[in-house]
This record gives sequence, C-alpha cells and structure tokens, in this order.
Amino acid sequence: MNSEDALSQEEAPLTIAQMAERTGLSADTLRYYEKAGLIEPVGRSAGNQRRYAATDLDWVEFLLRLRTTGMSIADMQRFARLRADGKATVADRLAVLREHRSGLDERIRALQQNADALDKKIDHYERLLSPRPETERI
Amino acid sequence: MNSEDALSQEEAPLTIAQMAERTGLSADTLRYYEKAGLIEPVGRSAGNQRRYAATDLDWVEFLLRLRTTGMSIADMQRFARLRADGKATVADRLAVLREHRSGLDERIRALQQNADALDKKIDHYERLLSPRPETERI
DNA sequence: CTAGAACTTGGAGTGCACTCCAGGTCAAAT
DNA sequence: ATTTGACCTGGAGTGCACTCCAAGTTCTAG
Repeated sequence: MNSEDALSQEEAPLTIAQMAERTGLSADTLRYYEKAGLIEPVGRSAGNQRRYAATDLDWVEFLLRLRTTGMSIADMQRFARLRADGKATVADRLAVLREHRSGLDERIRALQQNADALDKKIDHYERLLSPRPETERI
Repeated sequence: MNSEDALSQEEAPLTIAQMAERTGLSADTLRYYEKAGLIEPVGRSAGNQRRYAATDLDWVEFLLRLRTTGMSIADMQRFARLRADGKATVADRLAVLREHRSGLDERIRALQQNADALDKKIDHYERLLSPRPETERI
C-alpha cells in the first residue's frame, strides 16, 4: 500500500504534517493520541516541534489497525501502557491481541451473515422491479 | 437465530418491553428510533401504550441489520422515509441497498486484511515468548 | 531581516447514538 | 380504594472520538 515505506530505515524524522499525510490522521488527532498516551512522547526539534521517527510511524500504523478492527481508545491505551512497560508484558500483550483477534473473527462472521441477508433483501427488491418473470418466451 | 419467529404471523402485538427483549434494543432506544422517524408511528393500546405488530418487528430487525453493518442513523432515516413513500421508491431503495452492500464488502475485505496483519503481529509475540526455536534436538 | 506558513498549548465545542430522568397516566392485584 | 409496576412525554445528560480555536512561537524562503 505504501511504496515509500521501504525507504524508512534511517530516514529524516517527519513533521506532524508529514505524519498526518502518511497515516491519514489529522495533526489534531496525532496530538490527541499523544496526549491520551497512545503514542509515547515523541521527539522534538530545537524549537519544540514534533519530529516523528520511523518507529513512531510503525506504531501509529499498528494503532490504526487496532482502531479499524474496532478497538476503543481506552483499550488501545491499556495496550500502549503495556508496551511502555517493556518486555515483561509481552505475554499480556499477546493475550490482549489474541482476545481482540478472536472478537474480530466473530465480527467478520456476523458481518458476512448480515451481508447475506441484505443480498436476499436486494433480490427481493429486484424482483419487485422486474415487472414479470417473463418465463416461456418464444 | 430465532425459533419463535415462525409463530409471528397473526400473533398478539408486543408491548415495548417485549419488543425490547426480542430485538435487544432498550425501550428507550425503541422510542428514540420512533421519534427519529426510523420506525413509523406504531399502534397504541386504549391507554396510549405502544403495541408492536409482527411487521414492526421485521422492520426493526432489518434496521438492526443495517446498523450492525455500519449504516448511520441519518442514512437509515433516509431509507425509512423512502419506504414510507411507498412503491414508487423501490428503485431508490434498491440503489441505497446496493450501495451499502458494496461498501460492506469493502469493509469486510479491509477487516480481513487487518486481521491477517494482526496474525503476523501475534506470531511475532509468540516467537518472542518461546525462548529458542530449539531446532536440531536429538 | 522579514513575511508568512507551520507549529505549539490548553481548553472548548461537535456529532453521534443513545441513556437517563422527572413527573404523570393507566391497568391489574390486593 | 390503593398500591404496584409498566408505560407515557419532553428534555437533559453521557461517553466516545475527535475537531476547532485563540494566542503565541518557530521555521523557511526570499
């Protein structure tokens, strides 16, 4: 999805605007996430402006994965805190991820089921629209 | 999912509490939906209490399908209004449903993709936890 | 050196989808 | 006749996840 990611090894840090562009989050949301403890205090320029490292980008992309799969800010905060607490919490983090993962399966399953039901409804509407089946022509 | 549904042909209408139980919505939410125009004004008892017919239940279950597949209240309002406007809007309703359906496919796809990425992360954590690969034993 | 764009902060405001509440009505049971 | 409980209404309040704002500072291009 991102051809520039390959370059992000020891690249120059990103300004908040660049970070916003790459993640799709607004600068406001990036600050909000940091204030909320989702992102640990990020590097600063001499003049106190944020400079995001490649690892920050990776982490935000991971957060976005959690978010789009339905994790709340509160749960992401818990995860971020575990992460900040270092290697000792790896087992805990694994447990959280597994839990989230299985809930995700459940939700995908439900979505599929509802999609199937919607298809039936759509069929129904299509039949209402076609004036007659028109079998036995010719 | 519901073995009682088969009986709901010409059954006695439901009170709001019974409706809440069957749909999983709260009584407050049922009233809210009605006030918002999602449910058309429902039948009343002599004493002005709501009595939901089987068709109301079907409709609410359909709304719930739209909701769990991510449709906003505002969009459901539009759909409900089309429905209230009768047969002339069938084509419009079909269009809305098709649109929603394809967005749904998109979201399921994205969810799957993110689920796969989470699986990788989980693998990563699992490898961190198992002290050593332990190849070449015996 | 300076103009203007981009950044900083704390805090207020927004939109969504409910959820709760107060004060009142109605039906059934004691 | 009265208590109890389910229901009614309009409207206020909640939690979430941002989003916007004002006033001030810093960065960058000319």
